[in-house]
Amino acid sequence: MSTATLLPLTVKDAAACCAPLAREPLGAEQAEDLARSLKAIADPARLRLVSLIAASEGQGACVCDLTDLLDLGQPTVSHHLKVLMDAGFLTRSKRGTWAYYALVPGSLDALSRLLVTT
Amino acid sequence: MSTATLLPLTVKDAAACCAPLAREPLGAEQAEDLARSLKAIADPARLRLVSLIAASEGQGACVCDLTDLLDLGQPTVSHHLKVLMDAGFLTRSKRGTWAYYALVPGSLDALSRLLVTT
DNA sequence: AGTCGATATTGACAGCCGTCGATATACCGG
DNA sequence: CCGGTATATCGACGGCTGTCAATATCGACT
Repeated sequence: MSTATLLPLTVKDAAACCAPLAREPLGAEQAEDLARSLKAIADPARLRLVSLIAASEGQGACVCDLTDLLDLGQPTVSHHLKVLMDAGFLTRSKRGTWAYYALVPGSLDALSRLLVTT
Repeated sequence: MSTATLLPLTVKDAAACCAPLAREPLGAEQAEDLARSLKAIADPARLRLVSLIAASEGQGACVCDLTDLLDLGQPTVSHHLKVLMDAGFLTRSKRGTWAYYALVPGSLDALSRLLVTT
């Protein structure tokens, strides 16, 4: 049953575990893994962050930009970015004082494939 | 900006509102709508319910079956089913004493399309 | 060294959410 | 009409979560 790891549990793990949601009933553990991934993006602020970062591909987006685009304090934005990283949707690369976040390629698509019914 | 309704706010509404997440940054309201839909399925019990119901297409699934498949009390299952209905993923049809739930066709796919980056 | 600017971490707090037990509602068979 | 069965609703409780203010960390520049 998938990786059974204690630590990372990224989107890829959850996506690798099972067939498209509607294909066959998923077990308890698979459901928890998938739910964890979905919970990570099921938040307005985090959806906007992912969206903004995806749209600014090439350079990645630095936290300073994101902070004033959303209407949230800097610690809160930092927190959301961490959640998205831990879930395997984003990567961070520090360049000087700034931190640039980028989408993990295929992470969203992996999730998307699990939901499709066709 | 989509429908701007107060009441139903189904998956279709959220899906109709905007381009695929990664296409262009989404606004605050769109993010809230989409997050509401995602939150509805971002739960282990509800994922299993959707999965079970999807797999039992043809007749739909009655609550009694679902209740002992999941390891949850009947009121809890009923609650989750209501959440999924309000979000527009399921429909209920009472036949006699029993209630049969079925997937709203295309509801999962609508969500899936919003996540895809290709 | 010392300051400043950018980001991360911590601690606290309010509000939401999943779960349950108890109860209500509705339907069927005698 | 009455008991039984299936489902929904209600109220309560514990735990999780999003947010912020305060603080820590780290890098750059002088």
